[in-house]
Amino acid sequence: MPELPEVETVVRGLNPVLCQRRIADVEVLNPSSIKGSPRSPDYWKGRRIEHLRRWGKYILIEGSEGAGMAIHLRMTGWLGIKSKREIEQEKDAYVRVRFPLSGRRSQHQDFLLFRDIRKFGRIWFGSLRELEALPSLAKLGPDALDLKPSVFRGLLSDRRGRIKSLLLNQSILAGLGNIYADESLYRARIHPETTAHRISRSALDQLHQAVCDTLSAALKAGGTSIDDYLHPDGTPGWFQRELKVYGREGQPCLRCKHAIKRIVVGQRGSWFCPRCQRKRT
DNA sequence: TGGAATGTTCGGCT
DNA sequence: AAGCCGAACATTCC
Repeated sequence: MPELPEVETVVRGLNPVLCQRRIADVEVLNPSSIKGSPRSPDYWKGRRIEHLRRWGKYILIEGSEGAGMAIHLRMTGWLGIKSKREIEQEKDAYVRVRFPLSGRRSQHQDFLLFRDIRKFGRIWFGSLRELEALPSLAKLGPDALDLKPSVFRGLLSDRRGRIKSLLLNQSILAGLGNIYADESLYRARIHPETTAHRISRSALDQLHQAVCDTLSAALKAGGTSIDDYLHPDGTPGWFQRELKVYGREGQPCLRCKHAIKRIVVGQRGSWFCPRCQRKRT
């Protein structure tokens, strides 16, 4: 499930290969994948890609003359490049949008592909200005990757919600998903149901450090490949080997050997160590 | 065999 | 306003 480290890995992987390439056409195979787009896909026909960057869990493709394309992979989205020959050899029913590329990189026709099994992913076309005004993008909180401790504390210290739910709220903090929220709370020894404003200043600082450490370790490993996520070149990330609690229900805590527990917090499966992560009284 | 679980965001509700 | 919950989807698992 692409969260910040996975999306960042995708952007870093695609930037060198897509820069200065031209999008010859946009073929929408599943119309719901572009629902809510400010402009028609044709807006991008013939435009050149200047740069890719990440905004929370969104991928932003910047093109010539202020053109933009925002992509959210949601759960099963994948972005990558394939040659015409590869596409013809392995028919793939899950490709939702195809971008035939033109421009000097290779002699053979190739395609940027948006693949998405569960059809939750979305692409929005429009000027950068129009994309920035989309509610979901405009509401995004500060990026979880580079945040000063004082800013992090300010986002959470007066909130009455449960810390796990707040960490997942993209308008508070952009980038964390279910895996890294659980892993960060484990590192900081904080129970996922703890009410945020009851967490001490020093514990919030520890949580901030845990978020930074978890994200940078995951980024270094190329993200977590569970179920569907793969890099643009088809290779998996490796962080699933380093997960301490996520998906480990019943297995011993790596710190204290107590069995990892699974509960539901805000409708999300949440894994934690009941011994290391005591609920504060 | 079919119902639950999986995760992200949005819209509607309180 | 802040926070909670169901819906959108396809596939896997028990």
